[in-house]
Amino acid sequence: MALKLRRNRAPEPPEACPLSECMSLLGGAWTPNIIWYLSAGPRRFGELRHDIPAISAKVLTGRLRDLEAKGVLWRRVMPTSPPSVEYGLTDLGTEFQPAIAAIVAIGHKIKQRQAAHGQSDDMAMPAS
Amino acid sequence: MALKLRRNRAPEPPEACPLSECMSLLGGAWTPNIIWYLSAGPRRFGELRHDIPAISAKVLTGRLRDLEAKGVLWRRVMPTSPPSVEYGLTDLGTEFQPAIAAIVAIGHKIKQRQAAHGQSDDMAMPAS
DNA sequence: CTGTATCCAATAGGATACTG
DNA sequence: CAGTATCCTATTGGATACAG
Repeated sequence: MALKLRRNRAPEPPEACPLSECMSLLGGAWTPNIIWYLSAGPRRFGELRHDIPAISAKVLTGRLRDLEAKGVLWRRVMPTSPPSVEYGLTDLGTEFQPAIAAIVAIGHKIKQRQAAHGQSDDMAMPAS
Repeated sequence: MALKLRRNRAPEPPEACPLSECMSLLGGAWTPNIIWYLSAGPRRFGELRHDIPAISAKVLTGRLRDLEAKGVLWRRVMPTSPPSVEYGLTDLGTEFQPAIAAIVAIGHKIKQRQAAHGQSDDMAMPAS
């Protein structure tokens, strides 16, 4: 009686939140996209720029360097006449694919809901 | 085909990148944590603040309002003498759990690798 | 207890120009 | 082609104070 149902306690806490740690890995807004486009195999810098037109060279370079430093992807310089560089997922990088696939799946569902419900009850107002 | 293997073309592109859309949903650094802590059931504002001490009231409120507007969670005001508010995942919100679980799993693996390989080449952090 | 408002610092990210 | 450097703006997030 002293303690009625204490609604519910914290779920198994993510022990010191590896969540936050991992999120810092794909913290960049474009990071998941980069990993996604590398999931089918190595790609060159220019190809990635073409894959993700909205990303700037600076940001792409930054994310690439960052992910390389964290062991998510590797960087290989091809000694060709016009220098070309290839990036690819490491073993660790491939680990992200399930998570990204899950995120993509959610994105699809959200789109479906928005298309189905229309935007009658939410997001219709440019909050001022 | 005269053109040798064109390394590989873009993988099935995330059609206009729902990835980015979804990432904008959990764009906030704390969003995954909030969803995580709500995954076991509804919780009150103060409980969430206690769950995630590093988050400020402003940010928590902001993420909460944002997720509510997007239909990820619901907000229920309890008409008690000291006003209390409960938040819980909606059906849509529960969809995020697999993705977050996958992210948490990666976080664990990264930690293991850091502990196993030591800090020989990167991230030289004395774990303990 | 549950927020909200204001101020402020840090950072991400875009545009452009330039180099190897 | 593959970056790098610089500048600039927008956004995020924290601290504090205050309100219902």
